Amino acid sequence: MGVTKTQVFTDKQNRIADLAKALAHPARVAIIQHLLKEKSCVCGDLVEVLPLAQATVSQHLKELKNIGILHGEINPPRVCYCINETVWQEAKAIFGEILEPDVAVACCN
Amino acid sequence: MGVTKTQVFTDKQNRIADLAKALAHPARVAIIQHLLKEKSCVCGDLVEVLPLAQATVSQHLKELKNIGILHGEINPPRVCYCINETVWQEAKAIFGEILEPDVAVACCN
DNA sequence: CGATTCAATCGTAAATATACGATGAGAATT
DNA sequence: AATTCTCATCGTATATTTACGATTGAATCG
Repeated sequence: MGVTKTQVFTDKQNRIADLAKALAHPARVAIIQHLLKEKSCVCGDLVEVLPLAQATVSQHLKELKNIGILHGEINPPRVCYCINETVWQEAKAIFGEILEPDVAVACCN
Repeated sequence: MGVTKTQVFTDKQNRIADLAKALAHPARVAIIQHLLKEKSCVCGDLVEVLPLAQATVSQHLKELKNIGILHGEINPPRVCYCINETVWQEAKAIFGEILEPDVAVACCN
């Protein structure tokens, strides 16, 4: 995208944005859903499950790793991906916190 | 970004991705937080609160409107923005659903 | 009516994202 | 040692994002 002036926002706002980015693409949503379902950490399977090229899947996995939601263990000749429980809890907490407030108050009155 | 082959994913996966995009930029996070705090629907204030140009803020507001999270009411000479309660509940439900499962199972064993 | 105010939109530059084919690295198998 | 398998990375084309200044549109105020 453009530049995103991260410096001018709080660490928390930036972290929320990063965690949201993990879910901000349907392919990454699909990856996460798959990993949640198959508790065992599949990986090459993802390429078969997703209608995307292997390079593209690998790229999405890399992003999710960078955000911290996933980590991969080399288990030759395969690589095992799984959800990072710590970061998963963080996401749960952070999204819960921001989504919690009710907006029942009518506005523009 | 690139193209995003939305056709090959489910409607739900695409909707999750769209709702996540609302939170996938710190400026939009800040906008939403501000609207949650000031239950009254401020608007021009956002430009003062955010360290961004008016055109940029307007652009983020447009995106949030497109996703459905916000709607604006013209109230000359100002425009009142507020969170769309229906979509807010949808976001709550959809994120709650995907984040709910525990990942306590160790992986790559 | 003219000036002012608020917000949307236009036009644009630069950075980033998405996707894919091709290639490379590492390990096991033949 | 050569082949095969799995996955990461490179290179690249294209689209989208982000950001801003400038302009426009609508409406109030003097």
